[in-house]
Amino acid sequence: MTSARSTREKLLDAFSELLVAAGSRAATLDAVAAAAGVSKGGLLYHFGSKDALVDGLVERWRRMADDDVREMRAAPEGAAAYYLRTSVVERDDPLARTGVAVLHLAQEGDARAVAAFTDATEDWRAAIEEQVGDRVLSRVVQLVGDGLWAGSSIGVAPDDLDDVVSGVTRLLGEPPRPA
Amino acid sequence: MTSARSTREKLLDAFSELLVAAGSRAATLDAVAAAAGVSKGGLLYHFGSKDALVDGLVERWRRMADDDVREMRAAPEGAAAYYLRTSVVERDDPLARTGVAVLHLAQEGDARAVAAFTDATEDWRAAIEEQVGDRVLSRVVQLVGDGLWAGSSIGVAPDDLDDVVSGVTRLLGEPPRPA
DNA sequence: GTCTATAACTTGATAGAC
DNA sequence: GTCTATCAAGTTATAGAC
Repeated sequence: MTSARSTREKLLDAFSELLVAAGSRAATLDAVAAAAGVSKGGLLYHFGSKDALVDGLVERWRRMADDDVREMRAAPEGAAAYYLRTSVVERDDPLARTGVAVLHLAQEGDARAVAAFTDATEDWRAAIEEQVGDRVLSRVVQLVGDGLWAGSSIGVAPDDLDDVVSGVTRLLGEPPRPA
Repeated sequence: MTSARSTREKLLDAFSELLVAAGSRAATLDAVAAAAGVSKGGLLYHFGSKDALVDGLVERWRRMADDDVREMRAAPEGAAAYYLRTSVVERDDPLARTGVAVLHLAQEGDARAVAAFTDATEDWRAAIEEQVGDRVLSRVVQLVGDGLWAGSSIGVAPDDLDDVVSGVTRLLGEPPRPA
């Protein structure tokens, strides 16, 4: 631990920030090292290759996502509202930021990133289903969140998040009766 | 027109396919030219720089999106269901594929791509609102579509699209009464 | 309109000093 | 643990032949 661990974390932070802000073409070893305040040699001591850096980020995101599922289940507002609210990426939200970074890797075809997404998506959905009691409804809620989150990934912040959350909550609260 | 126009289109097709399949790091001039079956020199005759290639793709997507808004308004199943169904990217769907390609550019911070998205998103939403009659509901429907589409961008095809579409349609059909 | 050759620069990675 | 060379490969772009 101590400073070794700290530098590793700083490097992963810099990597994810660069991925989110400017895409993977901009997230070079040079740029990551500079943003973390170390030299390229320093970076390569902690992560022996760019692939190892990707591994480190995906693994960190898996841990964060697991923690988030637990927080979601305990959220007073309910798992659905919690998911929707945390789908809008705030500047200083490490989970959502890291998630967008991993999304970039998944979109490039990185199999580890795609697998991490598939796993986390199912865990989140199951937590929502526990609240709303229906599989398809849990999917719809999650997809609304994913839509918000996709917008965040290009820097478009919704100006009507509260309306959307209460709109969805209202739809859930008064389920349609069978015909 | 004739072969000049055809080569331009082939180059834009190759560019968007590479962006979608492997990300912008893989969409090099070399790779685009090879995929289109011309040399790099041939590419650079039609598009004088990589920036011009991006311009060409974004402009083409704007035209495709405009056409799609018209089709959406005329769709027998309704604008909402049309939007949801076409949000799942099929292999041979040029609009959705080009959209994911432009998404990649927007995520990298390309201002033209972000602006094209902002404009198209508002046009699509307005068309949905014309059907469902409520602004927030139109947003919710659109966000579900965007969520589906974000999944497609990492190659995750939903196995329950019909359930989701009919689930959303049912929610719309029986709007909650004011308390 | 399309090609090859080449120039100028960037990127990922290694070696070895401190 | 961190740094400064250094290198081979890849990237964008230009020049000029056909």
